[in-house]
Order: sequence, then C-alpha cells, then structure tokens
Amino acid sequence: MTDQEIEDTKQRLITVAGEVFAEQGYRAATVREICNRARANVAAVNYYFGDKEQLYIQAVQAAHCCPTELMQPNWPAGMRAEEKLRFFVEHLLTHLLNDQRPAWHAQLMLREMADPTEACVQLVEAYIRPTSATLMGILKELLPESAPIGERWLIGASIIAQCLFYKTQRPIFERLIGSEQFARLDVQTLTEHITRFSLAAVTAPKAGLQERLGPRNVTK
Amino acid sequence: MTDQEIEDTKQRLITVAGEVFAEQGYRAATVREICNRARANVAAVNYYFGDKEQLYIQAVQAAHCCPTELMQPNWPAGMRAEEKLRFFVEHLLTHLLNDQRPAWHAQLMLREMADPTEACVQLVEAYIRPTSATLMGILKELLPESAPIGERWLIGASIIAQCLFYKTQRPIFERLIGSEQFARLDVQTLTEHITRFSLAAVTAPKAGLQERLGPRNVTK
Amino acid sequence: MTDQEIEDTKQRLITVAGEVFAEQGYRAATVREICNRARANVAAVNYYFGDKEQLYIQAVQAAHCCPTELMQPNWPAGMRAEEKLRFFVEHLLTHLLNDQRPAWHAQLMLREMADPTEACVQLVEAYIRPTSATLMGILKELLPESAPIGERWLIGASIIAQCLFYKTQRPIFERLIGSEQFARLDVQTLTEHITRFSLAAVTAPKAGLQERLGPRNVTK
Amino acid sequence: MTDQEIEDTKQRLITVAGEVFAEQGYRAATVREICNRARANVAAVNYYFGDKEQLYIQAVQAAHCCPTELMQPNWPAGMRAEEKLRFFVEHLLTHLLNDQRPAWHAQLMLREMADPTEACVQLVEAYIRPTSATLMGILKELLPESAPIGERWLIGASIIAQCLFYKTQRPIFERLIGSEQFARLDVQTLTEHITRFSLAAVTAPKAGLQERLGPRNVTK
DNA sequence: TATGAATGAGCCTTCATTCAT
DNA sequence: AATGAATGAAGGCTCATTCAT
Repeated sequence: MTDQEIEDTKQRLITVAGEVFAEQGYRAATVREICNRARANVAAVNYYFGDKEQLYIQAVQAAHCCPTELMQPNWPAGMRAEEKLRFFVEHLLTHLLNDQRPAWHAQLMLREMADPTEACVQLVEAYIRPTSATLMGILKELLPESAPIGERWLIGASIIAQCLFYKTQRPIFERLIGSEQFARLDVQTLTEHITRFSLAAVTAPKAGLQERLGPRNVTK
Repeated sequence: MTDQEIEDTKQRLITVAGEVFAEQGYRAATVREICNRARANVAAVNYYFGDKEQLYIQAVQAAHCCPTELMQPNWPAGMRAEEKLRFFVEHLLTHLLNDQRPAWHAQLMLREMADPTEACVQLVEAYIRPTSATLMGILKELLPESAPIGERWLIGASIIAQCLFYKTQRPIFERLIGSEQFARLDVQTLTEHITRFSLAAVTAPKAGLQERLGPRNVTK
Repeated sequence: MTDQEIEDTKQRLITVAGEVFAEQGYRAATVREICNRARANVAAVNYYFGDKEQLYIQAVQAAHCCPTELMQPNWPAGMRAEEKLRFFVEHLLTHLLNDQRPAWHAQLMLREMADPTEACVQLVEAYIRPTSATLMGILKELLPESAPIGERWLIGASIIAQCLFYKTQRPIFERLIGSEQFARLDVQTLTEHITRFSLAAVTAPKAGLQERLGPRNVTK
Repeated sequence: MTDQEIEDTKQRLITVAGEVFAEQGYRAATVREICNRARANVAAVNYYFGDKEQLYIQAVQAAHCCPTELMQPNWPAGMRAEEKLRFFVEHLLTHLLNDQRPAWHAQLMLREMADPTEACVQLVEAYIRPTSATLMGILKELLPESAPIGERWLIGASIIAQCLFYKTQRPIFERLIGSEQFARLDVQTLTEHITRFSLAAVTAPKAGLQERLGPRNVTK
C-alpha cells in the first residue's frame, strides 16, 4: 500500500468521522459505522488515531477549512462599510444554512459550542477569532471613532447572534412559526432583514432613543 | 414509607436526572449514575418512568420552571411598549443567565434545542410558544398596523437571538473577548444594549436606510 | 374480605396461571401478567403459593379435572367393542382439538409431556392411567384372550399416538400439507379414519400379513 | 488463530447451544451459560450469530443431521413396497430412539414442535418434507391408484404418529407401563409392530370393516 | 503494516421477590 | 390479611478496544 493510499485512508476516516459525529453526536456515533462508511477496518481508528476521542478532535480541527470570505475577505476597492456588512452577513448565513455538503462543518462546530470539549479552544483561535476580526473591522468603519471597544463587541454579538439563531434554533423556530412560514426564510430574505435591522441600530441617533425609552425604571 | 417520601424519591430522580443529562447528554448519561446519585435502586428508573427516555422527557419538562413574567406578564396599566420590551428582555436574560437557578435547567434545554428529541415538541408548546406570544404582542404595539406577520417574526427572532447568544455561545464568546471584558456583561448592561439596539432598528425610518444601503449588488 | 372471596382470588389465580403457562410456557409467563389478569396484587402469588413454581404445580394439577367419558365411560348396555373404540377416539380427539375454553388443559399437559417437571408424576396417575385403562378394557374385548399384555400395550399406544399426533404435531403437519387440506381434518373425519385404521389392524388375520411381508431381512 | 480454530469455536457454540436449549428451553437457556460451556466470550454469540435467536435457529438446523436413508433412500432394485415401509419405519425409529446420537437433537426438535418458533419453517422444508415425500411414495405403491391424496396423508400421519409416540411420550409411557415392560420395546420390536399394524390397516378390505362397524351412531 | 476475530466492561431492562404498612 | 412500592440479581446486547497473524 503506497503512502498515498495510507493518507487516503486516514483522510477518508477524518472526513467520514466529521459527518458521523455531526449527524449523531460523539457518543451515539460508533467507530464501526465510521470505519464501514470509510471502507476501512474496524481497528483502523485505533490504529491511526489511538482512540475514538483523538479521531473526534482531529475531525473538529479538520472542520476549520473555513470560508476565506469571512476570515480574509477581499473587498473591492472603495466598497462601503454598509456593503461589507451585508456581504459578511450573507456569507455567514450561507455558510451556516447551506444544505450542500459539507454542511457537517457547521454542525460539528455547533455541537462543540453547545457542549465544549478539548477541541473548543482550537476552534476559537483558528476560525472564530479571524472571522470576528473581520466583523469588528467593519464595525470600526461604521461606528464613530469614540465608540468604546465594549460597545463594538456588543454590537458584533448582536449581529452574529441573529445569524446563528436560524441555525442553532432551527428546529424550534420552525415548529413555532410553522414549516410554511419557515420555508420562506431563505438566505436572501434573512440577509436583507439582519443587515437592515443591524444598520438601523448602529446608525440611530442615541438622543432620540433615550427620549423614547425614558429614565430607567426599577422593574423588580 | 409515607407519600411524601415516595414523592421525594421520584422527585429526586427527576432532579438528579436533569443534572446528569445536562452534564453528559442523553447517551452519555447512565441510569446507574442517576440512581446512585439519587440514592435509589437501579431499577427505580424503570419502576417510576418506564424507561430512560421517559425519565429524560420528564426531566426536560421539569426544567421549564416557567417564568410567569414572560408568559403572562402583569403589565402595569399604561405601561409603554418600549418599557414592556425592556422588561421582557431583562426577564428573559435573567432567566437565562441567572446563576442562582440550577444551571442545568438552561443547559438541558439548550441540549434539546441543539439535538431535538421527543421532548422538543412539548417544550415548544408549554414554554416557548407562550413566551413568544408575549413578545409578539409587544411588537404589535411598536410596529405599524400595516407590518406583515412575517416581518414581526423576523424582528422577534432578532430580539430573542440576542438574548440567547449570551447563554448558548457563552464559552466561546468568553474566550473570544477575554474573561475580564466578559465579566462586565451583567444582566443590566445586556438589557440596556439589546433593548436600545432593537428599538432603534424597529423605529428607524426605512427610507433613510434604503438610501444608505443603496441598490442591492450581486456580491458573488 | 370473606373466606369466599379469598378462595375466589386463590382459585382465580390458579385458573389464570393455567392459561398463561399454557400459552407462554413456564419461563415466558410472568407473575405480573398472571396477577393482572386475575385482578390480584403483584405479591399475591408469593403470598398464596410461596413462589412461581408452586403456583405452576398447582395449575398443572388443576388441569386434571378431566373428561369423565374417557376415564369412567358409561357404556350403554350391549354396546359393541367397535362402537366403544369409536366413542373413545372421538372423545379423546374432541378433548384434544376442541378450540373452546379451557383448551389450556390439554396445552398445559402437552407442555408437561415435552418437558416433564415435578408435576408429571401426578399427571400420569390422576388422568392418564385411568384413561388408558378404559382403552385397554376395550382392546381386551376386541383381541383374543390369548393376546399377551405386551401386544395390547403396543396396540393401545398406536391408537393413542394417532390421536395425539394432530395435537402435538399440528403446526408442523399443517405447514406440511397446507392449511387448506388441514382445515378439512375435523374431529369427525379424524375419528372415522383412526377408528377404521386401528380396527383393520386389530382384526386382520396374522397369516395373511406374514405372507405379504415375507421373512424379515437384515436391513443393515 | 487458524481457520480451523475459528470454525471450532463457532461449531462448539452451536453444539453447546443445542444441548443447553434442549435441556432448558429457549427462554430458560442463557447466552452466558452457553458461552461458558463452549469456553467462549460472552459476546461471542452476538459476534458470530447476531443474537440469541439466530443461534437458536442454527442449533435447530444443526440438529437435523439428516438421515439420508429417510430422505433419499437407495432402494435395492425390485424391493417390494411392504419391505420399503418396514425399512422406513425402522430407520425413522432408529433415528428417533437411538441413544448413541446426542439426545438433544431429538429433544430440540420436539421442543420446536411443541412451541414453534421461526426455526420451525426451515425445519419442515429442509427435513420433514423430504422425509414425508419418501413415505408418500411408498404409500402410492401400496394403495390403489384411486385413493385420494387426503387419504394418503391420513395414513401417512398414522404411521409417523406411531413412530413419534415412543419419543415424544416416552417419559409418560414408561411410567405408565413400567420400566420393565418399556425396556423390551427395542427398535426391532417396535418396527415389527408398527409395520404390521399399518400394513394390515392399509390392505384391509373396506367392505368388511364397514360391516363390523355398522352405521354411525350419534354418540352425543 | 494492517487486518478482523475476539474480548470484557458496561448499559438498559426485566422480573421474581421482599418488606413496611 | 393483603397491598404495592421498592429491590437486586441477572439477562441480552453494544461497543471500543486488543491481539495474533
């Protein structure tokens, strides 16, 4: 067996493991199924990776091969910040909701977020920090120089949160509003809504809001 | 053995099951550990609940401990819609982030959302639908009569999404911005931000936004 | 609770146990189902009978309440032996094949034959010996005085064997000849065949047979 | 581990399973005991056979060890039908009663007949149908051409029934007639009796019997 | 090197039985 | 006397892992 074939088998194992772990979770996934789907021996996982957990970690890491558009976008010269935000939201949603393979990348990462393991740290550094850096850069353009870093984080969180929502809460939201309504929420529609919603908030004059809200009441 | 003690054992089983399921997930959790922790016999789960899955469903249901403020709020007469929204956001955040409440309640529900089982349906009907009904009522007051139902759902999702974010993405967000920054994000701060952010978006004049965004470009 | 009711419960337990043991066998039958069907407490079996096995023994014993026609038949005066044989065969077949309740009497006894337990001895003495005595009496009338006891036993066995066959081998025989053919084999038909077949054998001239068979060959 | 040893283990499992199932029945027999007796791991049954039931089926099938003499007998040219019948009866009895053969073969098949499972179907097709085909062929020679198929089945059943009797009812019959008498019933004696008894019935003139029996009376 | 036969720990579940009431 | 809640032993089965080849 050539080196190429060995690498093929090992790589196939990682790829398949990612799919299976994403579909079924760490515990529910069985080494046997992974090996079968990868046309490898039952003992292959132990042979190549030591044990099931190491394979899992490698699978999560492999899921990072992420969309360059989000991490190092190639803005056309002179693109306005509002456009960049729309671009960012659109690609993030596409990456999250796209039903095409390998959708398990996002799936696997969401599992990791809901139930962090050893692999979580690497996930943040390799993928999430660069992505959020992109967003923070856009916000720097949109917000006045004087806005503190804390506010930028809050706004960034609000934007990301809206995008993640349709992935993480999908089964519940779909049941809540009905499958019919839910089916209309394609990437285009959501992009438009989230971009507008966020831009409005970012650019609203603070004075007016304060007036509408009035002095804060003690509610409890 | 008194009725009280019987109820105690059964109740203890549910409580402990909630903790264990939240910590380890459905598959990883074992009936044995649950029974041991609850000082009950191995067969107690089968005896009281039929099988592991039924116990799980009851544990998820028990995790609702539904905050009445969110589902049937008692608005003071004449309270303005903006105030109601702040009230709603504040209580939802409190409910999600409050460290006093057994942490596993939220944890268990998040697991259910990320990986829905039979229990998911009941969760939506018993807890989530009433809560979202409250929010939709507030939005009806805030938005013009002419706003379509689809738009209200989108805005509602944006608001809920922001609140959930700090719960579901907590480990990742904390690592991203650093524990120090994260520690400043108490319920008060987050309430203020989310309420302002959302109100600004809801009340922004559409015309202005359209102008800022310009005609939609093909971005790909 | 009156003595009558106690006896009722205990009796109901035995009756139901007979049915369940006959249907499912000793191991497969559960104390719970027996108690439920008998509208008694789960602990009733242990309370009344000590344990499951004792209940089984009592159930088998109770199954003896057998057809008097076979054990102490009341022959009309002057009835010919051939008629008695037909009568005997008919009632034995009826008892074995009758689908009416309580068919489990026979069922339970067959189980006991295939897998004899403690209860087997009592079965023979209480039920089988008297029945076979009846048959042996009939054969005594049919055969010459000179016929040895051993020959009578062999002939008796041949007759009983034919009757039992349709009970014990029913599932296999039905599959072998097809359900359609099998359905035609009602008690009448079988009675006629078995009686004729046996009578022919009993009354055939020995000389003729010997001639047809010829001297015995060593076949192996 | 050589192929031989593998086959040994699997074969040993089947053999031991046959013994244990025959001794204790399907339910009462435990996988653990079978594995222990076969010096195999507890998981071996699942590994080789999938589950307990599949092992049982294979054990029943293995119990066929089919006597070719009964299924495809090699009649000497010109052998008379009467001789063939004696040959058939003798070999069937030998097969059933021979104490040399592991007793559990017959025991297991009897259990299957008394309480048919999935294995029953295969039993009929693989073993019983060919055997009965042999017998039916012999009867075709013995009976007039005009005899209907239904009559042939009845006669075949009568012959088989007599042979099975000494196997299936052995414990009860032995107790009934006493061990001393029973000991005299070797294969030779039984062969002679059953062959003569059946031949007499088959070849008896119908007219004579009808006369002896008289018109059928209503007996109830 | 890479396989697949074989292992054993452990899981969920069932069930006869016990025990306090 | 009679109940039913509770027990613990045991059963079938799964699965990650090992080991001889």
